[in-house]
Order: sequence, then structure tokens, then C-alpha cells
Amino acid sequence: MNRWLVKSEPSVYAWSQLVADGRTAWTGVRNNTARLHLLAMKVGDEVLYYHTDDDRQVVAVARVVKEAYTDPTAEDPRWVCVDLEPLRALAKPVPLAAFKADPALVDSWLVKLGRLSVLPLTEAQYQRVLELGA
DNA sequence: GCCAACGTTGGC
DNA sequence: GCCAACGTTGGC
Repeated sequence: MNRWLVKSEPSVYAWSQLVADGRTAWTGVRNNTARLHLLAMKVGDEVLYYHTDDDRQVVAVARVVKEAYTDPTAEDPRWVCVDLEPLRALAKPVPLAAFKADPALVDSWLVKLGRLSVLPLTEAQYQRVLELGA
């Protein structure tokens, strides 16, 4: 079971929209590192849902329901997407500042490589976020 | 709105 | 194959 984090601009596709839709194709990723992470996702993997822009916090947990396939919104067929469904919102969102302040999270890719939109978390990092968000 | 960090492109 | 220039992302 791998753990991930995906970013979304809340003005474009917020968590509430995923809840309303019940499921979505995670399209539009055009960065090779992020692409490799999408390719590594397995059905059942849990994915933290992070809002960029003014929010800048993890708000919820989603789950992979379909593994990587060609992104229908891309001209180049090498780009892929996965399908996600909402799992649950965090009781308390975990802000980026908490990642930077927490020794267990400061080494995460979210902090180290801020522009990466799909990134892996270690099990310990993942559990720590859930703990902070409980 | 600005800027830092990173990726990509294209000239040589 | 190197690197300068440019574009994009996301935090502040």
C-alpha cells in the first residue's frame, strides 16, 4: 500500500467538487516526475488531497479506484491519469506550515519540491498527517 | 504582484 | 552535450 499526495487548486477542482462528483479522472498532469508517480499508483492506494493557492492545506483523503491510463485531455498519449474517489475529509485540515514545522514532515516532497503536483509520502509521513488532522 | 525553484527548449 | 533564455507553478 503506497501513500500519495495530490494538489489541486480549489478554484479549479476543490475537494467539495470531488465529493459532489463521487469520482473523477485526475487529468492534466504534465510533469514527468508526477507522471511516474501516477504510473506507480495502485487501486486502493490512499491519496491526501491538498489545496493550493489561498488554502495551502491537506483537507481530505481520497482513494485510487483506477490505475494509470492515457489522459484523454492530452495530445501526447504518454501523459496518463488515474481515477480517484473521495474517502473522507480530515477533521482538521493540515496546513503547509505544519509540514514545515513538524520534524516528521519537513523532509517530505511537499516541502522539498514545492512545485511537484503528485508526490509520494512515506507511511510515517502519511500517518503523521492523519494524526495532525484528527 | 513578485519571486524562487524547477523544467523545457533551442542555439551553438 | 552544454547552457542561456524562457515558461510555469506555487508560496508569500
